[in-house]
Amino acid sequence: MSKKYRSDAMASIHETMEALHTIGAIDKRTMRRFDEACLTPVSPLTAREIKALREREHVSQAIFAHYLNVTTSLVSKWERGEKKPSGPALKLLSLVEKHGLTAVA
Amino acid sequence: MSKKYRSDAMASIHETMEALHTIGAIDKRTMRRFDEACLTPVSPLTAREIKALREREHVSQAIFAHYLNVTTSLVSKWERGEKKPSGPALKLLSLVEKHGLTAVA
DNA sequence: CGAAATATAGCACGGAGTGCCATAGAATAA
DNA sequence: TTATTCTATGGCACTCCGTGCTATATTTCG
Repeated sequence: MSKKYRSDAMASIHETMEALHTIGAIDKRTMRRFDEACLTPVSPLTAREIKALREREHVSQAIFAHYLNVTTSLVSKWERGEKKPSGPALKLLSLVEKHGLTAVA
Repeated sequence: MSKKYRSDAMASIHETMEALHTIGAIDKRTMRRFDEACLTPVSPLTAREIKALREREHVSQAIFAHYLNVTTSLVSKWERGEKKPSGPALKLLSLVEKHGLTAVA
């Protein structure tokens, strides 16, 4: 019950805000600031954190890579610090970290 | 009710599969193939599809970019075909396309 | 009207991500 | 046991994604 409250609330609030805006009840500026405030913060992840994250989900590098639509070798490089995820990749990892692997299924 | 059936089912099935595997009831191979079959397919998006997708969500390029953790200019380039999203970025866009913007919030 | 948001544009640049192949250890099957 | 598959690491070359900055034109709003 309370497990899905977060995303459900988000969705309904978002719809409400949108309706308020189309009606003209609220500002476009307010709308924008609301949107920016609602995002899950994206914090940079260390190599070890990525590996721990994957092992928390009990999947191999290959499957993990599949979920994120990247190659297996890249996941290996992430976990060894040879490459650092950035931009979209970091966002995906943050999603997995906060909502689990099924959030990106 | 039926609106969230998809993700809920996914989550519970995934947990069930995991439990079955740890107990030893099912194969590791079977587990892997199941995982691969469960992913939302990632299809390449054209420039116009990306723009239509963003407008469907009623957000500006800036906010859209914020959601995906990329820069505003990149979104502009996507929509004009100057650059093509690939790998993690494409996965994120597919998520938005299929589950809405709140899925990546 | 003026001010802020929005979208387009161009350019240089670092490095993320890809692809392929090879290796080696661990797990599973026959 | 042997054989086969999965697993993770490693290297190397290469493409071009994504960033950062700036400038401009248009639109939208107070």
